[in-house]
Amino acid sequence: MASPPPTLPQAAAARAAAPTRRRTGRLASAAVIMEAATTLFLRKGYAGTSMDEIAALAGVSKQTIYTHFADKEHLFSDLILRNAARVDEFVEQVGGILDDSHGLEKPLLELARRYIHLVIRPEVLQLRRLVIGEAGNFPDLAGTYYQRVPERVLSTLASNLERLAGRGLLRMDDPMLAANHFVALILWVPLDRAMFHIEQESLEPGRLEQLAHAGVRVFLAAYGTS
Amino acid sequence: MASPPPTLPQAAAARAAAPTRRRTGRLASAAVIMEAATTLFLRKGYAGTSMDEIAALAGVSKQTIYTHFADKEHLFSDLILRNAARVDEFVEQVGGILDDSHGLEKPLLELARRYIHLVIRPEVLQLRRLVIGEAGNFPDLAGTYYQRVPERVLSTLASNLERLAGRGLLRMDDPMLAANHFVALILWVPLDRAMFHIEQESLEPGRLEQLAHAGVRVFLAAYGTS
DNA sequence: CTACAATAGTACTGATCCGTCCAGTACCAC
DNA sequence: GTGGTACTGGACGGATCAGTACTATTGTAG
Repeated sequence: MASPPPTLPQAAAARAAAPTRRRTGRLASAAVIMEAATTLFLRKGYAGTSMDEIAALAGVSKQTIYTHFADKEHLFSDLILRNAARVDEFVEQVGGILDDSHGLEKPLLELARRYIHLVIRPEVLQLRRLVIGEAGNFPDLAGTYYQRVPERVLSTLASNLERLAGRGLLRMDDPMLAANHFVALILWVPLDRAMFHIEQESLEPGRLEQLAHAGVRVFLAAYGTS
Repeated sequence: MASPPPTLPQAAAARAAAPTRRRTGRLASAAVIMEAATTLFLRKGYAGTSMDEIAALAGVSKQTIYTHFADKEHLFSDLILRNAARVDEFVEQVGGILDDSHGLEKPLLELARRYIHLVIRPEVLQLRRLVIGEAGNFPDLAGTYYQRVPERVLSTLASNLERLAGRGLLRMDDPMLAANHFVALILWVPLDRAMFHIEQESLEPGRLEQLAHAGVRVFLAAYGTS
């Protein structure tokens, strides 16, 4: 009786280290629920996921879910915005990548690489599909998501491009438009395909590297000064 | 008793001209059902639309739906592919638009205009959201949709760009990549925003015209020869 | 005219699911 | 201890929904 038998549902292993079945802190179960809900919502969609499934995967009573989240909609919204916040790390790196004095093409290429590899991660793609698909039922959530993720990257990129233009390395009239063009050239091919194909097939690193190079080349042909 | 009272459900007006309540041909009701189902699926999503609602909007008994379509999934698939076929008209125009001898920039700009205005139509956007959102539940359907709509436009565009390159008007190594870059530059801004914002706000024609111009300018800077 | 196929209308089955309720249990602070 | 809090486990109400059954009706082909 010292420890429960190892027949726990999968995600419950996160709390298996606890001496007993009880979570240590008040917020621990909320995190476990979030994790299980994220897994299921991303895999099966909003309507395709039941609260009972979430409770089972989290190894938690359904009542516990409702002590942490008002209802299914709030759980979903919190979950989306929480996962959207992961873009912060990337946004904070943009300035540094474009700031070092290794010329212009190399930093842009490095930025392109990182952005591509960030966006084509399966969880990110599924999150994007989910928000787009539920945009009709959660319009405010979709709008907030767009504002916090893609638009935030675009704004950061625009200000950095404008800074480079101030140094004479680039020339542009509309930095936000230039940022959109850069992102479009980099992400269109992998992202547009991935939105419709769950199992991404042709995403070998060589192809992605080629796409990054080609996108930067086109961008510099239009916005470069050399 | 000569005609039914004007309290018919909305879409039933399509058959109100018939002398009696019965459809004239066998396939007439299938078309009415399709129309109603399209309206509802696009507005409320797959899970959010019930067969009873479709029957009510179509002014048809639910049993009639099941005489024309095996089940909800088949109705949905047929509906998506049927609406996807509307891209045919545009694909057939591409060659003509890029073929007349009015230079290079003007035809490309005209193509950009038409493509933008085709894609930002609310029904097209909603169809795209719907297919993306249901890609997890209907992977084959999503794959077929991508193949028949965006990829078909890209292939057509690629072959035309290659033809222009053969005349020395453009230069490119990879026509398909060039086509992707063109589409990316043209569609990214309006499409990426629209995927997350149901009510499109800032889509005044002036802005779209500006986007078309800017996209063509960047494309020609990279792929033009003059 | 008759047989047939399509349809209307309605009720029904079986299943799912959200959210709630409740009794009992384990931990923690004091 | 004692009270408070979080949690379990199960049951359940209320609602929705896909798909079927069945009868009655109507147009149409032969």
